Amino acid sequence: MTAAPTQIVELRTRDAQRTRQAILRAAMTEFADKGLAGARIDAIAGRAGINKRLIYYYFEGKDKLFLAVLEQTYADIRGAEQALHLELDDPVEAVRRLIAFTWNHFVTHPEFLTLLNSENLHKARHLKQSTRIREMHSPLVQTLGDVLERGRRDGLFRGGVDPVQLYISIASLAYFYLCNNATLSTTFGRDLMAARAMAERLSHITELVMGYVLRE
Amino acid sequence: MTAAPTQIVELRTRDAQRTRQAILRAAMTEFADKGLAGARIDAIAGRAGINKRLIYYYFEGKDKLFLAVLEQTYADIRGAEQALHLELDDPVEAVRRLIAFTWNHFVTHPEFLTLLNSENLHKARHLKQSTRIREMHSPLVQTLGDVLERGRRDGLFRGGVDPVQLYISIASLAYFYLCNNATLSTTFGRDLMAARAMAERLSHITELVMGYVLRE
Amino acid sequence: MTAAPTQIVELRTRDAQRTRQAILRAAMTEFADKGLAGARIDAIAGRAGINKRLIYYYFEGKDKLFLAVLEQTYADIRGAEQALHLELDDPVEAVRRLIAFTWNHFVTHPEFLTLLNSENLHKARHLKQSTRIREMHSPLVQTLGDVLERGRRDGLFRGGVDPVQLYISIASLAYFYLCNNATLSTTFGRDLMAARAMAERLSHITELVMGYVLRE
Amino acid sequence: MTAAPTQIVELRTRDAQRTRQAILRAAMTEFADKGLAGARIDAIAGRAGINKRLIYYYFEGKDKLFLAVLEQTYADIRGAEQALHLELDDPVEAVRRLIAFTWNHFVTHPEFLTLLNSENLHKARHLKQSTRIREMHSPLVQTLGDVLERGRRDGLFRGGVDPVQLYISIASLAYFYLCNNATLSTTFGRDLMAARAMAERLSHITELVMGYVLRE
DNA sequence: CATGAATGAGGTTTCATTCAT
DNA sequence: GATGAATGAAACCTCATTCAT
Repeated sequence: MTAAPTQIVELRTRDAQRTRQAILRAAMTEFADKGLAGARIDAIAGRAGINKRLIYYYFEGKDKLFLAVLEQTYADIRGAEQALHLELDDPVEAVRRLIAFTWNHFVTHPEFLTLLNSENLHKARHLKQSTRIREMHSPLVQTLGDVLERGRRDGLFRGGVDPVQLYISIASLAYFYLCNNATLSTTFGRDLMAARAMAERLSHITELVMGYVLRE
Repeated sequence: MTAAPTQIVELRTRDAQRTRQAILRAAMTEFADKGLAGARIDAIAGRAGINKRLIYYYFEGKDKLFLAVLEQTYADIRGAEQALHLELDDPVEAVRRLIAFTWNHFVTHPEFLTLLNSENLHKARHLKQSTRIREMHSPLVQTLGDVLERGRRDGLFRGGVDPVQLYISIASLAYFYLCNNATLSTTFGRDLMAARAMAERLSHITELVMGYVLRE
Repeated sequence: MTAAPTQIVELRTRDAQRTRQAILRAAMTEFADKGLAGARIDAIAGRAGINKRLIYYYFEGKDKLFLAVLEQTYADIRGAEQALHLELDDPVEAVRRLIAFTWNHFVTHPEFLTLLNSENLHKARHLKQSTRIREMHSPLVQTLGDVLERGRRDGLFRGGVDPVQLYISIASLAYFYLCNNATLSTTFGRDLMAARAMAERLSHITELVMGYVLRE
Repeated sequence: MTAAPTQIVELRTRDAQRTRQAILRAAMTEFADKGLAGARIDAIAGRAGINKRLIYYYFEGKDKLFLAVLEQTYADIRGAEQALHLELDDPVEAVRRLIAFTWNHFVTHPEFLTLLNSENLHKARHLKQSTRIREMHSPLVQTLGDVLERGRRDGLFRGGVDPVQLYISIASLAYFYLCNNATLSTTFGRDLMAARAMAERLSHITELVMGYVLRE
């Protein structure tokens, strides 16, 4: 008899979590699709299959919801990066894997790209209010720094490479191509999303970065 | 005596042109600042110092205006690129100058970056309706292709470099850093817009690209 | 105790229905008064005593609202016609009652006339999208056809009278007089809405139509 | 030498008349097509192939222009009616010709119908300001009255027929069918504008009216 | 006689958000 | 935990009309 209320609470909690997740997922799609200003609360509610009012119940409003989406998205990529355990690889392999991972993650998570654009359009207004974001990034810089240092000590890598600078370059080369694909394909009159073009891009990026990192 | 009517025509024309330009400039700023969905027609009229109705008189509506801004912006960068006359330089110098130009243009025309983002958010919907855009880009590809070929013939450059791929990479490395500066600065906890950081970025990009292009 | 939730549901429903009805009534007046293009959403909201936004909540926009009004108006007249139960009358009486009913309905529902005009100005654009309209009209044609046939079999009516043709004539004779009353009164310099003129018109119409329908 | 200025003035005057007529024709079409509220000054200028400002030069504004169109349209039909010279026909033929003429005029001048609707929607507001309108109608009433009286004296027509009442009925039977054709065709599911249907309608109207007018 | 440029008022519609249950 | 009804502010756009030449 005493189990019942507990179970109800659990169910409620579970439902609550499910609803929260549904909203979050729907919001991610909508924000990625339309940008912050273009996204519609109604559309998010529709996509999530819930009543609009619930969005205000779980998140406080559009901006807070946007931040929640951003944090989630960042957590996903940083988490996946840590799961690579680059610190266990030999340096050359580690950098190659980071490049491939970044490219693949961007390819499979296109929403990340446009969410970043939106947030930058707003000058990181939301992100600046986040306490969790900064600490998510130090492991990445730390790990990549260690890899570069190990490579240098092994006589494989050039010295003086800033891990942040390098990471930004790796991201850049994937990001711009994927995110601006529509205008690039239009202006250059090529289908840059074709499987072949994609494969070429990844090897181009890899050559470019490895050519820089590797000594001579 | 015969000059009078001519002048009248000129004045008229000049006023109309001036108004058009004022609108275009104001729109560029507003669109770059807020994105397409976030931009406000009222704000554009305010910035341009004209009556809102005139925007509809000269351009047909928000979307057409956005396209006009995009075309103008593309025309600016492609025009400036042609003015570099890379075809007259020796190949190494030509690539270096293209890198520096691209970086500087992006630095001094930050609106270009966000306008591109907006257009990509809309899957190049506007650009696809433009007839002028495609032909703006062939000279760039042509010239860069020639430079790479000359470099290869001189035994300086590696062969098989696709000019489109390379141009995209040059743009990528500048674009991502500048355009996503707000989130990058926040997540990595560094001021990436500081003069010193900027200079370092440019030399990093140059090294990366030249290291790839140059043989050995 | 179980009644409570039911009542809540009823109240909710009733409120929504009441609001819908209020909008519909207000829209009918406004559209009839000003035509589709001349009608103002603000005015409708004002007349209905509700927030303008609700019009878009319940109906999707001006055109959909106009269609809803049209359907309602048609439903009213066709419903009232069926309530006459002409099929129970003897044929002569049935036609007389249809004439009188039509005249009276038009007199007491002047909005019907102008709504029809508006819809015809738009070439029945709205009505064509309605699924309910067509089926509303078959009973009328059916019933009138039966009346005419019964009259013919009884040797009272002439044969070969098309019920649609006849109904159109009955409506015509009432419609034009009432609906174009303003210009007719002005051009002919008579007050056609005076009680006496109205009575004369009805008997004129009746004579005209009965003279045609009755044999000899 | 003295002829020149005169000629110029004449040309100007002729051009002015031509421009006026062009505006009037364009306005007639536009008003008939869209109604008063739906008509656009821009569209009228476009149709007339003239600068919008000229409309204000020749007519004072939208309402005055509408009145001018109305007067022109009425003048056309009343003029054509007088050209029939019904007073010269034998009474039966005269009524038949009036019916046919009315039907044909409405068929060939559908703009007249919708213009009347518009004016009635506005409760003859414009027409009431016209001085010419009333006097245009007396000849019609006079002539029809004479025809009916002659027919009565000849023992052909029933007595006590009000010419205004009869004229209204003739107009009604044609007007409603033609003007509300779109909704009637839709609701009754028939193409009432088909050649055959049109011919049937005219004979139906003729039978109806003649059956009423002729004695026994 | 004719015109391109300009305007202010007001129109329809949209949207994030809150109320009341 | 969930919902349908309601709202005010503001968005885009339209329109008849006037200005300046």
